[in-house]
Amino acid sequence: MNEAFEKIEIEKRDRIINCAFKEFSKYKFDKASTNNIVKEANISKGLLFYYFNNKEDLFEYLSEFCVNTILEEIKNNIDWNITDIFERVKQVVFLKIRITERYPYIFHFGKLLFDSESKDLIFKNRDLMELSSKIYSYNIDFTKFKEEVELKKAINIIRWTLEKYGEESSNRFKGIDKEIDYDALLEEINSYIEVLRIAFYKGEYL
Amino acid sequence: MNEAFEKIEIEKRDRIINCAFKEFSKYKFDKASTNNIVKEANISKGLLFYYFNNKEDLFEYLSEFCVNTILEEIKNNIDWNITDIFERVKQVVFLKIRITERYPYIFHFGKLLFDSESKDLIFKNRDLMELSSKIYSYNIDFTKFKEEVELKKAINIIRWTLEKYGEESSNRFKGIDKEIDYDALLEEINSYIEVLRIAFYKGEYL
DNA sequence: TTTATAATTGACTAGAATGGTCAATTACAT
DNA sequence: ATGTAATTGACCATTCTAGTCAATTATAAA
Repeated sequence: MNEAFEKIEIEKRDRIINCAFKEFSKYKFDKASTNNIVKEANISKGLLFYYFNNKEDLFEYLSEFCVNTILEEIKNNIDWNITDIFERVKQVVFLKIRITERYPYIFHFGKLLFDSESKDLIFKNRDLMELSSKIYSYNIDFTKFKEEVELKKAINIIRWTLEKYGEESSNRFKGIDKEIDYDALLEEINSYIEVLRIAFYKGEYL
Repeated sequence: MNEAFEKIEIEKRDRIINCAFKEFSKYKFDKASTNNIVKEANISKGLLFYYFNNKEDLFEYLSEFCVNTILEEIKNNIDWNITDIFERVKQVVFLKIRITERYPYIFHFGKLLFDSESKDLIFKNRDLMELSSKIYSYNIDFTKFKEEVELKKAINIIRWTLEKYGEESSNRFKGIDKEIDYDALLEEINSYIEVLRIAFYKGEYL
């Protein structure tokens, strides 16, 4: 089915994937238009259905591609020896940005998968959910946290802050085709992380 | 145009508004279906277009209704004398929940307006943006904050935490028709606020 | 009861968009 | 020169679209 798709030039492949990611995350499965995808990706209608049997297969492919790409990029590049949660989180942010540079809509699509009510999609996300919880727990030194704060809640706040920062930046750059200055973004994220460090760590760890 | 709509029974009016809010926030303007709206709202196709000239007018009406409803509920019920930011925020959360009980999709629709690229919609939101910034600044006693934390960032983190908590709960209840226990929700939000208070306030204000 | 007005219906358009097909063409190796 | 794989886009049946309108029902007034 997608043997043909797997061996085309990487640039073209990514272009198609990105257009499909965009269309699906904008309009969900039903209202997403294959016509739109091929137009945006600059390929013919026939070619898309030469690569994928039908719309559903395309979506299926994207789902796996999305999950696997994120999973592998993070699993292969994260340093699990680091025990400081903020350093851990910085790494993840860095890796996410790297993924986003190549696949700008991958996390939007991931959110779509995640928010979906369909049972089998949720199942697909189990690996991703496991990774997500591992990021915020595996080998982390929680003794650095103030004892008065509820750990779980503090961690949620950390996670939410990063997610919301990501969403708001992504919105800020929507429509504007000026190249995004990821270094500046990363720097600002770091300063947010510093605020969170002061907020949640005991004095001796600042 | 909407004189007819304004004077129908309130229950029916709210039903139509809510179905339209839902459809538009799910599929955006173009892909939202008036057929779907009338089916969900249990009214005839003709009636919807008797109330509103066309789809665009309906959307227009909803935009204003959305902004005005939120604006008024908050403006009329907030106590601007309270100077503690967390007490301020608690009030807002309470009011938002009250609005949500009546119009479950109003904030989803609001987000749609907010994220829109269309210039005139952004303009409509100016009042809402002004209110939003007033909530987190007017008459607030910022001296309670630790001096080491950057105020603006701390405030964003507070805002984001509440927004994300709202979104995640809203997702959690999606599909489930069991009645939502808003009191339990409010209590949990309070506990998050306590975490934030510890995080950002000087010791003497805890 | 009659009459006038307003509210409501749903079958009905004309046109657009949909996912998907396929014979024909091009590109590319051998 | 030949065979295979990649690519096109016109085409199709079907579904869906926003919007209309003559007919019906409900409401209120006289």
